[in-house]
Amino acid sequence: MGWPGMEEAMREQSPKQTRILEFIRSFIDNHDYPPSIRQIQEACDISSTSVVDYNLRALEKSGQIRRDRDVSRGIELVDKRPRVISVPIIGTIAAGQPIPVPSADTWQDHDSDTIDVTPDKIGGREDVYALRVKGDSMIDALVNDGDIVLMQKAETAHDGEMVAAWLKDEQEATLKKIYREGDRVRLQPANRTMAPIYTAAANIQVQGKVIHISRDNP
Amino acid sequence: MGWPGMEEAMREQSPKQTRILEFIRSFIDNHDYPPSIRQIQEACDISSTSVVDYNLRALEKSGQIRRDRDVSRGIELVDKRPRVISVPIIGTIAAGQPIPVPSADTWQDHDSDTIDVTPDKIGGREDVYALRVKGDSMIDALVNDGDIVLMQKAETAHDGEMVAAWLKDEQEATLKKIYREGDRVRLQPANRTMAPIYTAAANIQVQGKVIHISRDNP
DNA sequence: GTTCTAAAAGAACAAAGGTTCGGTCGCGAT
DNA sequence: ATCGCGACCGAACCTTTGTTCTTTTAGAAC
Repeated sequence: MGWPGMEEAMREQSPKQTRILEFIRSFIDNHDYPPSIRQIQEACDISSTSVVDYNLRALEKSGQIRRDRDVSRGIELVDKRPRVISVPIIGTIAAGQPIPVPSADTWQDHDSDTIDVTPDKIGGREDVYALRVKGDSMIDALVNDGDIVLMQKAETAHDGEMVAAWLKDEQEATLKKIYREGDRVRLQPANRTMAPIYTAAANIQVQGKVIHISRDNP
Repeated sequence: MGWPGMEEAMREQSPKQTRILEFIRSFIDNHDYPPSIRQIQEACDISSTSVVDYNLRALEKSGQIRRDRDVSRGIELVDKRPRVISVPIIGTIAAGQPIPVPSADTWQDHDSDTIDVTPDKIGGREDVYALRVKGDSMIDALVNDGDIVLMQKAETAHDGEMVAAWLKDEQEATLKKIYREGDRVRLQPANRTMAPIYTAAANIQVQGKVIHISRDNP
C-alpha cells in the first residue's frame, strides 16, 4: 500500500511536476497511450526535452510513475484507474427454473451476456459469474426482480454464508443464508421479519456464494 | 452499437490477425501502453514488420483497431475495456442524521472516500455521488445496512422515482419512491408488504435520485 | 500453363522520440 | 568570492519504430 515516507515524497513535487502528471493522466484518458516527451514539453510550456526528462526522473524517484527505458512513450502511471472486468451472466435465478451451472471452459468462449464490474469486487477470486434475478421471490433476502448477483462458484458453504441453493425436490433455486442443523438445513432470509425455510440436507445443492448484489434503479 | 456488416467484417479475420489482436490486448493489460510493431512481430512469430503492418491495416479496415499514424505505438483498440470512474462517497444516510449535500466545486478536490463504478452506471450523468447506508431503517426499500447507493443530485423528482428524501420535522433521511398527492406526499417502500408513509409536501426535501444500489456480501 | 491477387519476406529509409552533455542561472552555505 | 546544488536550456546524438519498396510464394481463376 506504500512505503515509509511515501506521503512526503508525494508532497515534494513542484508545480511543474504536478502539471506534467496531470497532463499525462488526461492524455492517457484521451488517447489510451502515453504522451511522448516532446508532447509533454509542448503541452506544459517547457523549453527543452531535457527538462521534461529531468522532471520525469524526479516523478519516477518519488514513485508517481514508472518508466520503461528504451521504449517510446514508456510511461506508466502508478496510480492509474483500473479497467473494468467482464463477468459472464450465465443465467437467471428464479423459482421453478434450474440454473445452468457453468463449466469453466466455456466461460470466456461464449461471448454471451456479460456485466462489467470493478476489479475490487472480484478481489482476485476465480470462477466468478453473475446471475440475473427474475421475479420477486427473493425479496426476503433483499434481492429484487432485475437485480444482478455476483457469484463465486462453490459446492459447499460455511454456516451463515449467503448462497444460491438448488432445492432438488422443489425444483427451484433461491438465495439465502445457509445454516447446517444436524441432518437438515436452515435457509435464513436476510430480512429478519421473514421466517426461515427448513429442508433436508440431502435436498440442498449449493451452486455458489453471493459476493455482490447490484441493482440499477429504473 | 455497430454498423451494417460489422459481424461479417469481424469474422473475416485470419488466425494471424486474431493472434495479433489478442497479443495487443494482453500487452496493453500488462504495460498500459500499446506494443510496437516489432514487438508484435516477435510475439506472434512473424518474419517481417511489413507483415505486421499489412495485418494491422486489415484490422484497421475491419474496424477492430484505430491507428494514429506518425505516432509510435499509436494503436488503439476499438473494443477496449473502459476504466472505472471514481465517485465520491459524500456521506452516510441514516435515520436521525442529515446528509451533507455537496457543492459541485469541492467534489473532485476532496480526495475523501470514493467508490469505483463502471462507466455504464453513470451513463453520462453529471453530479453523481454516493451514500453509505447506515442501519436497517431502509430495509423496506430493499436497502440494507452497509449498502452503497449511487445518487444523482436533484431537487425535484417525478412520481414513482426513488429518491433520498429529507423529512424536515422528523429530522431524518430516507430512501423511498415518491408520489405527490395534492398537498401531501406519499413515500412508498419498494417492498409491497410494507405500508407507505404520508407527510406534508412542505416537509419533504428531495436530495437526489437513486440510480444504483450496490451491496458487498460479507 | 498463364494470370491475378492475397499474404508474406526482407531490406532500406526516414521520422519519431529518448538520452546525453556541456553550459547557465539563482541561492544558500562556507 | 566561490563552491555546491537543484533546476533549467539547447542541441546534438542515436536508438526505436513506423513506412515503403521490391520480390517471392501460394492458391484460385482462366
